[in-house]
Amino acid sequence: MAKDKVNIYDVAKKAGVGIGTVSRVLNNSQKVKEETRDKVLEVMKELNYRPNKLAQNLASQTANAIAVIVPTFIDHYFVEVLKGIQDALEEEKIDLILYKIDKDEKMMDKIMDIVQSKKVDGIAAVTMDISKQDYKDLLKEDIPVVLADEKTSDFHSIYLDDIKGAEMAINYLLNLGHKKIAFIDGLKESQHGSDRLKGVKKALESRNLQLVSELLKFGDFHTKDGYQSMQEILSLPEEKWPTAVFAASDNQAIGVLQAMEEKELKAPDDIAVVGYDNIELAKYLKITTIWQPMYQLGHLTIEVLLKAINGEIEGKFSKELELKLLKRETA
Amino acid sequence: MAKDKVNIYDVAKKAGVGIGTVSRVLNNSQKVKEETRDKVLEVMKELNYRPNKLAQNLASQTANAIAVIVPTFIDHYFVEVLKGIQDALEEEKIDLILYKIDKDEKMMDKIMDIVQSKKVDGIAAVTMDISKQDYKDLLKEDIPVVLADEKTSDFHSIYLDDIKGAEMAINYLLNLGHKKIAFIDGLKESQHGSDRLKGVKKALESRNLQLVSELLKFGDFHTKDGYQSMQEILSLPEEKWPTAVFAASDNQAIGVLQAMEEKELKAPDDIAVVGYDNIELAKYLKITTIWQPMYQLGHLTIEVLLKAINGEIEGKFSKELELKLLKRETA
DNA sequence: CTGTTAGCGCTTTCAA
DNA sequence: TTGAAAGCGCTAACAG
Repeated sequence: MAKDKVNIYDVAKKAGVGIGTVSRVLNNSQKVKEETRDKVLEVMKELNYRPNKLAQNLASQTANAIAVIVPTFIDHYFVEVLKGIQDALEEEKIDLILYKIDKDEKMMDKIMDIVQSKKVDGIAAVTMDISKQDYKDLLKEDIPVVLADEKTSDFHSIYLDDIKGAEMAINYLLNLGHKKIAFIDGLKESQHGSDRLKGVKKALESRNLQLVSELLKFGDFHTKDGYQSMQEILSLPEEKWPTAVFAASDNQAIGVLQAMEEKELKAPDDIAVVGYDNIELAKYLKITTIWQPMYQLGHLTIEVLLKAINGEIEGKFSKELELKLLKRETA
Repeated sequence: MAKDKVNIYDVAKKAGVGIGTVSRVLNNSQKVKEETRDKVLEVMKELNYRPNKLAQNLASQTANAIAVIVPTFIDHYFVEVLKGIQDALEEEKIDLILYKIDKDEKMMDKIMDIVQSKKVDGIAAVTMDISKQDYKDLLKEDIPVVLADEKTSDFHSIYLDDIKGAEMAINYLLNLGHKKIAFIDGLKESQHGSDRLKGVKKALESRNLQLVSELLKFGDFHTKDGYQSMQEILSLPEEKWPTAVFAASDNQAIGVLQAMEEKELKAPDDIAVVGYDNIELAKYLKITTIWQPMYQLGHLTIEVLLKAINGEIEGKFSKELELKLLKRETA
């Protein structure tokens, strides 16, 4: 009985106008006589009419939505970014479609699917390492793409400099007088891991110091990796122990601290510790760390994307966000 | 030059078939002679054709997407839920549109917008307290709706029982021999807050005990709220101090612990402390707490939603997820 | 098995 | 200002 699907024709008929007019009041486009508009609006209310966005989008060739693409996990790292994204989208009546895409061979294909599906007007890819893939197909499309946490000149890009971050940490320790510094890196293969290693070496070399191979470990950014690495280091003869440890993530730094605690070693007195990320726990444990502006990263990414969609950006936008060393109590 | 937008007609023409056939191979619907199908597939590859989903959706009257609606903040509480949602969506080729909607007067209207926009086939609302609103319009629509972390019989619903959770905590303390127990609740107005208070009273009364008004505090679930509340409690004459404190969130429990530390009070020896949520930090600080299965909540919500969309559910699905008391070192 | 045709519900010229 | 008509790109009968 209840004709569930009231459409623009129903409104037009009941209001005694053409669908073109209804469409016009819907979009506030062109002039519509106030009297007519009021009548239409009234009927829309009566019928409880709301436009079918799918149809609007198809007809207008815009999706009123953006895609945010993230790799495998929505972890705590990503929460701040997402908050920034959300806030930047606030007020805009633009939908956020969240895609989780693994970084494998099929990655670019899946992204192309999204692009050509026409369901979104723009794409924000967070730490997807797109610049390491074959992205020429994506370049051919004229859809705006912003890469967050990834530096490249082929797309708009907002990024952090891991090399600098690592240098900051090491220089800080160096200035404190430390000379034997251990570095517990993340995954060797990850961009973050390799860049942070570069930064460490660079900082050390600028003082004519070398990174001792026994004091360089790799892990997966997790607590247990830091714990294991530190255990290995502490199993070295004591004279080889470092006076400071820089961990590529706070989680690893926590593992380091645990390994130290088991040997009744205290930071910073016995061995100083610096982490990376500034996670909640780091604040609580008063770990000196490198803070990354994740919220800003998300926010700016969307700001740029929206501007790009509106054609308000010339060329490729590129911006490095500043890191900060948070001096606390472990170093 | 490059005719960017290759559509189904281009494919049909080049393959020498009708668009109906192309559509059939696209959807694997009906039989298509293998030879024809191969030809079409080949042409699609050549032309790098990918279907316009907007058009597909409009024509097929399905969106291939679901909406996940959450209130103001994507906070750490929500991360686990989102992970569960994501994992449940894995394999399905269904898009996830994330809507953040404030719980104000406009809430239901915004939700109706989403429903009638036809952009999604179903809705998962997480802790939105929809059952406290005027939701009859939503009920009229025949779109599947699943409420997560909210109990109701008008929609599918997956929920947690805060009353039970609070009872568990209090009973645990009672069994440990505590009789003077303080309760630091969350917001008085929140469903969680009021239910947990009910649970506390219920558990106490079952042993003929009363909740002393001086030992009942309200806060906003944050660390500083717990801290302040505990300070107030500790400013009472010492004979009025509780021997145990139950905080409605781990964050508040941490605040409690801080306030105690300042007075050189230890948990559990001086005063026992139980939290709620099982956040990361609680694990690290070894806080005894009530664990809520947030990941499962997200996962099951989507499972149910997908089934409902496929018409595989009779009546209203309703399930309570079990809480667990995690016994650690503060109580 | 497959081509043709009629929508899906809107936006957008084009005239009037 | 406004109505009519032509799409947007695809799905889904309906014949054949």
